[in-house]
Amino acid sequence: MPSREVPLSLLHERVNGWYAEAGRKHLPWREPDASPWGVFLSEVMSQQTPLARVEPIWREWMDRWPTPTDLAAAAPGDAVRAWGRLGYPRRALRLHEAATAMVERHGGEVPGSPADLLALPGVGAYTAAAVSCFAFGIPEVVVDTNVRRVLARTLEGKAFPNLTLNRAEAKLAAESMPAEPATANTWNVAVMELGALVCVARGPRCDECPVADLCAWNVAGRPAYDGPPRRGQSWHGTDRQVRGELLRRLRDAHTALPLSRLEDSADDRGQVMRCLDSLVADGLVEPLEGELYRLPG
DNA sequence: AAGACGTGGCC
DNA sequence: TGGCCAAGTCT
Repeated sequence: MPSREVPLSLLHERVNGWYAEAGRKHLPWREPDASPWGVFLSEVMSQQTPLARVEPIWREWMDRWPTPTDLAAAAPGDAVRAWGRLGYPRRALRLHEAATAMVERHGGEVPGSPADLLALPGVGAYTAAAVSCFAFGIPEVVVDTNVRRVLARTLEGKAFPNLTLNRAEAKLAAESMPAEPATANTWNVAVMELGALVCVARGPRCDECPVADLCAWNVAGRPAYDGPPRRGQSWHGTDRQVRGELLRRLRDAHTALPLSRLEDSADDRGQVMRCLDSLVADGLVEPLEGELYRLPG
């Protein structure tokens, strides 16, 4: 059990101390006056998305829909259009659905309990824990890709974590948490930040790392990853690419588009129709009479 | 539980 | 240049 070799209290102290000094302080959802809704929005927008791209869209959404009630009152298509090029646009739809659920079930407020959060569309284990912790000060175990990588390196001496988060890894993350709630809350954001700025996937800056001397991976000479091949994400020619192109056209059009303006979104017309159908099935596109298509009204 | 799901920057 | 990766979720 490598974790036993690393003094956790020292790890906590170093990482939290580093965060206080080097953590990004300008992020708007980290301001003391940030609302739970602002935190919630930031967490969903940040799923699989670099923060630099999130911030401008987050500001637009907060100006336009400052509360769940405001978003719930909008058309879903407005949310999809305002999502712009953030990627994974189903998140915009789910945000709209989540806002509606908050109005119906939680008096228009973001719920604070992990169970209530988990029941919302688009909210999984990570987001539920993150919102509980960052917006409500509940010291849940927050495990994202950054946390997984930092723990794999510091505690397990591995370059990267497993392909999927298993029970042993979840247990390790839970056991690595500080016992004191306030320290645990800082730890959650601090480890993520360390993974995002220093302990990055490629080209980690171990010379800047506050726990380089404690890190099992660094101490072992940073051995190369030797696990099963990590699956890549294909893109060129995939349905994802075609769906993205279709949605881009519909976003930019600001009006319903005839099929003739969509069917050349890819060389293979069959693929275009398949993708259009899937977008309709997902609720991201609404078909109208006469082969017209638009974002959902 | 493996694979789908957007988009763009980086080395 | 192109594969890798990014504060995951859903099926």
